[in-house]
Amino acid sequence: MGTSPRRPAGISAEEAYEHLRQAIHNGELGPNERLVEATLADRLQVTRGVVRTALIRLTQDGLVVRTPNRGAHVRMFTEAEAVEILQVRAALEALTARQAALNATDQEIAAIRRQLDQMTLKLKQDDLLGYSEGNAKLHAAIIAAARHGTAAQLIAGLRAQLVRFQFRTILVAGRPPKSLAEHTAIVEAIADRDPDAAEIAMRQHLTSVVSALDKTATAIRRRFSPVDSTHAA
Amino acid sequence: MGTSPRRPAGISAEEAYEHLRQAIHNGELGPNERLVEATLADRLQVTRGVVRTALIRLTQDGLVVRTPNRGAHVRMFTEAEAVEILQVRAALEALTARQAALNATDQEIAAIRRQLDQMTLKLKQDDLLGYSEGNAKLHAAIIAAARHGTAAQLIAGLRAQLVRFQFRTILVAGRPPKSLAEHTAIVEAIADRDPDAAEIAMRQHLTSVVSALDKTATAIRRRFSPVDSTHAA
DNA sequence: AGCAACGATCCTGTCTACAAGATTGTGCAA
DNA sequence: TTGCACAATCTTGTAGACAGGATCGTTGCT
Repeated sequence: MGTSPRRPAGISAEEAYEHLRQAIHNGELGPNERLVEATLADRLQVTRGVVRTALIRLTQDGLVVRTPNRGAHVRMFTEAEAVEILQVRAALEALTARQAALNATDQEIAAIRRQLDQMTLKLKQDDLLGYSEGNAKLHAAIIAAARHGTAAQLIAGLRAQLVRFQFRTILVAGRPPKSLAEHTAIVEAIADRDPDAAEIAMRQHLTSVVSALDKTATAIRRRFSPVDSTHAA
Repeated sequence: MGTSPRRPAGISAEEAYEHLRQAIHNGELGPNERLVEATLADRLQVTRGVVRTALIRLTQDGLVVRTPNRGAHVRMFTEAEAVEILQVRAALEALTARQAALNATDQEIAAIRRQLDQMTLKLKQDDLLGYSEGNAKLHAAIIAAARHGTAAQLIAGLRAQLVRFQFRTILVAGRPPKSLAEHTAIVEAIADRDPDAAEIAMRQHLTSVVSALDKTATAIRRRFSPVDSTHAA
């Protein structure tokens, strides 16, 4: 069934969607690049209808812009929009922190703590990339513990939109220790099952991230583009 | 062009999408109702492809669920999901209140104030429906003043999902005066250009709405369904 | 030489037909 | 009577073709 003669080299509709999504994420399809249905269909070895469907979904995801009778292109984010997205993420993650404090099981709290320990270790080893990865995992663990499907889904969507904007705020001078302290506060609040404190701590943390981001904004604007990391701090 | 012979009674793709959206909203298409492409195409006087496209969009909007090879049906929300959606809305509207305090022009603030006065008047006249409408307008005005496209878009999406769940919390005993006081606090904070106060006030307001909702939950559960209002308080 | 109208080309939007998958009902056997 | 297998039907998914709109280059006129 895997590579039956019926499908010479083609892929399914879902695969096509994922493929395009990935292509946008990793920059294979750059911002503002035109997305001609026939061309993509040819490249992915699917029919135009499949590509069309995928583009409609991606439009609804906010990754693609379609103008009637004039085709689709990869959405370009302004810096202002990137800030907006981060602000919304901050609001939503604050909610998940609160919910995590309310709903997390002991096992989940243990897992969160372990993740924080990992980050501490990485920082001690001056492994900033590792730290950044740990950071992403910690946030993911908190979101999972929150058991809040709606918030999780929206956050995932926002993350997806921002992938090409993922800056390593961790590289800002003096940021790592501060970041660790903020994360510690969040984890402690959740472990204490104190929703208010958890929410406030997460809020402070993400506000701090935004301002760190502002500091790097000019640097980014300068050599426009290319930070392709998948991790934010 | 209006009713050209080319389109005997058919409607465009966008219209079909809007039509289905409305049909779900006003209950014409009930929760869990099966959405057979051919049937809908026949009813709307469009081809199946158009319906198909609309269903894909509605799926991404969260109004419809599609299972591969097995068709689409109207999404059913559990009570828990409704609460989740309201929680997220609360977080996002708190953000817009903050942004409104920061970004609103004098004219926008005047408009917001005017809206609040309207609500006060309606309440004095015991016009609860009018009050509820005014409430919706006030929130809309605040969102507009916030100039935060990302948040506005997500809130709109969440509102759309919840339409069939829009309860008239305003009907809860003793709620109207409290609601008005909360709104007044929000408006004052925005007018004072105090973002923290605005955010807190909005947060408190929506928390209060959620708890009012909880009180009506049993009543709703009892005679399952039918509140078709478009306004929440 | 500059500008406007026209025409060719490219691309999207829509339609019809066909193939594959899922469900339901029926008949046969235990 | 109950359970299973098979067949008919219904529905989705895909393919290919066509028509309409947009863009761009060319030609003719001023």
